[in-house]
Amino acid sequence: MKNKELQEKRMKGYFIQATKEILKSEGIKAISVRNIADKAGYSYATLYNYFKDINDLVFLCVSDFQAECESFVSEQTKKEPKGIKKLKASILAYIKYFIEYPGIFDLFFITKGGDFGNKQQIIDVISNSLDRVCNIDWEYCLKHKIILETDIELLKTQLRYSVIGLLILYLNRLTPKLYSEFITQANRLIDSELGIKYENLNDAMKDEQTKIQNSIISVNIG
Amino acid sequence: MKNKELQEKRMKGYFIQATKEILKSEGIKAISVRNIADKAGYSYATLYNYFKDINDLVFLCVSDFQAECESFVSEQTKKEPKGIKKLKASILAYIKYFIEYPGIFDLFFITKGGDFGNKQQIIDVISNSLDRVCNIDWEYCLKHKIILETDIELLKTQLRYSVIGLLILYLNRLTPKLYSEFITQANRLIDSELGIKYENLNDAMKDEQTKIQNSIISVNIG
DNA sequence: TAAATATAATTAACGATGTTAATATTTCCA
DNA sequence: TGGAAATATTAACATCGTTAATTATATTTA
Repeated sequence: MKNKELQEKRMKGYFIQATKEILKSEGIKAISVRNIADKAGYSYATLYNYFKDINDLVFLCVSDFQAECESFVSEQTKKEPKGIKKLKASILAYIKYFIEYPGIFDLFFITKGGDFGNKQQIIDVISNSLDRVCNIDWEYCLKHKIILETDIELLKTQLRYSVIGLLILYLNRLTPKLYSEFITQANRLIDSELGIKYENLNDAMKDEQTKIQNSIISVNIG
Repeated sequence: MKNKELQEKRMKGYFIQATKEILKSEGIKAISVRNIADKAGYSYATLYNYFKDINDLVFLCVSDFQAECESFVSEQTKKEPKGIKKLKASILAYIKYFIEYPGIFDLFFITKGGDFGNKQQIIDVISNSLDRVCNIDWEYCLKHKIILETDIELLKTQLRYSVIGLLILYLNRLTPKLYSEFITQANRLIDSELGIKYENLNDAMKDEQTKIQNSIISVNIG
């Protein structure tokens, strides 16, 4: 019985790995049972011995990608000084991750919830994706009273919405047309959102704010 | 020659009308050449005598829907007193339009730009969709110095991104789960964005702001 | 070890899809 | 009225997701 489980897990792994590769390189439009099975080295019908349907398979990848995204952001921002500056860098790195893998962005935010049976677990992962990526930063800012408890939920929500909107418009090739302009927009957006409650901030954050706004306000994430 | 043009225009009209009906009722996933042609009362191949392909047809609908959206918002907000309050009501009505016709939201923001050959005209319509809907309000606020010239572009941009992000997360059934909660979020979002530069506002807007914030901050758009 | 059984993998098939090529029909003018 | 031009339709092809039938493999039993 143990062998069987192991083998089944391995088989599933092959298909999941193949699906992830396709999602990353060619995007969700290139996903097909035959395509996945090809890459996994099996016939397309074999897939159905291990997965209910293609969506079941596709969305098993979500958690994996979220973890990968968190690692990516962590790696990209490890040199940043903790606080608002690192928070901003994390958000920019988060954006960069999806620019690098637009197929994963599609999977997270474009593909309809109904397509994967509205699984609550996956919905939660996606909904809180940015929050989790920035979790350390939020907690640090809270602990050191850089951001007030009363403001933090609104901040998180605003940033979540804005970042997704920004990415949607850029990735779907609507606007802006240039990458450089997009980065400028991203910076402006984050600065503005994080500055929302400027007049309510305590001294610690005012210091940070001043420093940020005096520097050239464009952090290169390229 | 004149007859021919007229007839061609009529034929195109039949297909466009059919496409619009399907987009509104069943959404873009229900779009197919056979489906459209059925509704138009012709064979599916006839469609190709008048349109290059199915995307060409689908995206001819964009401008029509934008105009319709503008009318909808105008109608919904005609009783509101001009200024910030009407601006907010317009944004909420804009949101309501897409809640009512999620298929049109898909068409505007989800469907990839590449799918309709990156036509700049259509890209512009979509990119500036919210701005145009609120155009009268922005101009009024500017004229009466309720919003400063220096802030207006940032405000527009922020709102554009936030509103799209909000709608994406809700329409794809991720979060929030309840419509009432969604409306609360929408209100909070708009209030927060429009209050961004509170400390920079002149008296006219401070008055408006105070009034808004003293009232229950939830405008029912249902 | 050989036969019987259970399991896993594959091919065949169905109803869709978008699009093109080959036909059939209608329209219009000499 | 005949024939040319325009227009509409059916046939066909290569895709797609999914299921059923079939074959190959592995496991168990005699």
